[in-house]
Amino acid sequence: MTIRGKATSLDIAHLAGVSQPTVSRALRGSPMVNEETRKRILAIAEQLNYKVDKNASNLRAQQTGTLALLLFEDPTSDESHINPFFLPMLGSITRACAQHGKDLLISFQQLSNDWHADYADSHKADGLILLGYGDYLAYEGKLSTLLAQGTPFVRWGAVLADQPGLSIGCDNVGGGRLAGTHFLSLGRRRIAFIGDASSHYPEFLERFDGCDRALRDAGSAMDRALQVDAESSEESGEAAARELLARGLPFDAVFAASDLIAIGAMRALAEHGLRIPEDVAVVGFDDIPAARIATPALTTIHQDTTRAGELLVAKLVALVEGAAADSERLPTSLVVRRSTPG
Amino acid sequence: MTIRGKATSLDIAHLAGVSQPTVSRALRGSPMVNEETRKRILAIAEQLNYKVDKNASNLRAQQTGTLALLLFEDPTSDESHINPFFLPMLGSITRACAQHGKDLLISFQQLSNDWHADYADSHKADGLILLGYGDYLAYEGKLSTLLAQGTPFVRWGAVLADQPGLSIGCDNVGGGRLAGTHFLSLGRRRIAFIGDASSHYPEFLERFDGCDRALRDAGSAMDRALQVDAESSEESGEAAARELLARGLPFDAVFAASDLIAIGAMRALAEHGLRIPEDVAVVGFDDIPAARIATPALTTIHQDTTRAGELLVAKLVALVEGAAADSERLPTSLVVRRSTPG
DNA sequence: CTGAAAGCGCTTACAG
DNA sequence: CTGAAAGCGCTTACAG
Repeated sequence: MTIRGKATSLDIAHLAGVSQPTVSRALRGSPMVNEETRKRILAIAEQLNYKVDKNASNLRAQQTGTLALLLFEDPTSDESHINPFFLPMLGSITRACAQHGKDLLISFQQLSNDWHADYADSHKADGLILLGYGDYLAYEGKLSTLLAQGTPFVRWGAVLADQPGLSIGCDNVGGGRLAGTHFLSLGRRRIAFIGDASSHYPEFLERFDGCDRALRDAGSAMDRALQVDAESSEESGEAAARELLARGLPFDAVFAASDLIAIGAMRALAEHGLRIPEDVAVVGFDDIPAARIATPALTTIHQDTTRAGELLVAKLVALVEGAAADSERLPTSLVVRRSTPG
Repeated sequence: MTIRGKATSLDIAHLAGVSQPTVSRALRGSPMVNEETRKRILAIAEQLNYKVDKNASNLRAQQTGTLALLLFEDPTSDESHINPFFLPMLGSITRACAQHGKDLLISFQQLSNDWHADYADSHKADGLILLGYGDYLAYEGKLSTLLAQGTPFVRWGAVLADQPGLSIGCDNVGGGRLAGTHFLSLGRRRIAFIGDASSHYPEFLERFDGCDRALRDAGSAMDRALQVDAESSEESGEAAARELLARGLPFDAVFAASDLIAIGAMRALAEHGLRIPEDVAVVGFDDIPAARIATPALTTIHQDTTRAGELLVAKLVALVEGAAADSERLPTSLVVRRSTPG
């Protein structure tokens, strides 16, 4: 019972008067150990505060029991600009990992780095969870590489056809539709879209398309002249809104591709003397905590981050175990606040 | 050059025509390997996309190369309520770990759980980083246990005398002083404090004391009748502000123990018909992103979370390597926004 | 500068 | 139901 120089399964074996493999079996819950023996072994293990050496068991079993979470940062800044949208998802993921008995390695990466090689290859993790915004086209190639080398992974993002690997994402088209329908119900039809609505940012594109479909169902359509590129940050949203205003085209609503963009855009609109929601109704996407705090409080499309985290982990665990798993879209919902009238 | 069944150091040894230990030495940068030989080995390793098996090397070297981050959640809710203050710190910590060549395991814990046993004992991590708010007195005993069992750890929080282990925290007293001095410069002397200013929450208590000292230097003092307990959440801040208002005592300023508390409190004050900052000046603490977004934008005490993360990792690495390391207080700064006049 | 040998603490066929 | 044996892929004295 040495305090330092931790106890090993051999120590327990000696104390219990059995062989070391029997201790291993008992601890792992193998059915081929006598119940009496098991109890004796468990008692001794508890008393010695024994914990299985992960390095040894993983080495022997040729697996890690660990998942790796790669969170992509905005490479344009040296400060940490993790999208706050991912914070509750991070919480959900860690909780789900604990429930599955997996450890979670976390790493913040630049999209440009050689991250796809590091983890699985060094036997640190059995599989990868990929989170973060970024140019999808720059990203797709790496996903294919992961797939080719047989590394299990799941990612959060747009669920597209013919996509390498498995994706969990929200129903962006449906969310865009909710926004469009809401605008229509308010009598707004000149809807500006702030966000990069191209195949570089498929989530944003889907949100744009969803809104467009809602308008088309009502005999209208989105006007590309009212679309301005922006990435998901307040600064980018603010700058894009200024550009929109500079175009001098009339609009009575703004659909922002994310809440951060919306918050920045509202600042620019207010500075320009426009009243929200009287002159311009604004809807965001994500429902981050700041959406409630913004002035006016932001109407937005809510995503179920808790469910997202659970699914990401569950699907990855399935993949690691060699089971089948499919991509999945999560439903969204409209949260009405003060940035739209009514 | 098999794609599956990853390359081992023995594979490289065969290809390079040397023994396996020589490969190991070359890869680890040992000075006792011929330069030519090393280059040859490195080239082959690169070509095979070889990565050292962490489980094997850690098992053999009896260390993990991994640090564990335990983030304590608010146990009162089932939702994930990680304080947003910790998000940039998380970014900084992961980056610092990468620089030190350490992996980072992350886990969200309840303060009540048996977390102090799990990590180090199972050889998953060489040391622990402890983050999160919570009742310090409920926590101190576990720190002593960690210390007694020789587990290296660092925590973020108040730096107190006679404290078990090593703490990194901001200069809360100095931060409180900045707030107090700012209020005085605005002619405000009836300063309410929202936050649990007791030894259960030493950080909050230090902030209260700092503000009090600034007032005392000016011949005034904080009034305990204007102090209301609150934990770090908007809801708690809002409820506490209502209680303060219900007391019916006059006050012309609120010092909130955290930004979340301040944001909740401002909501309650505004609903009560008080104008911020004309009737009540409000100062928060932390400088979370939401402080800028709040209406009015929140004057607050900024903490250097980037430096905090770097220090936490650097000190823990020192501890793990058996070096000496001391607790440290980081300076704070006042960020003036619209919630205080001028 | 290099190699042969041992061993880190487990898990898992293989026998009984 | 249990044990003796092998081996996961490294690192590190020990010799030379």
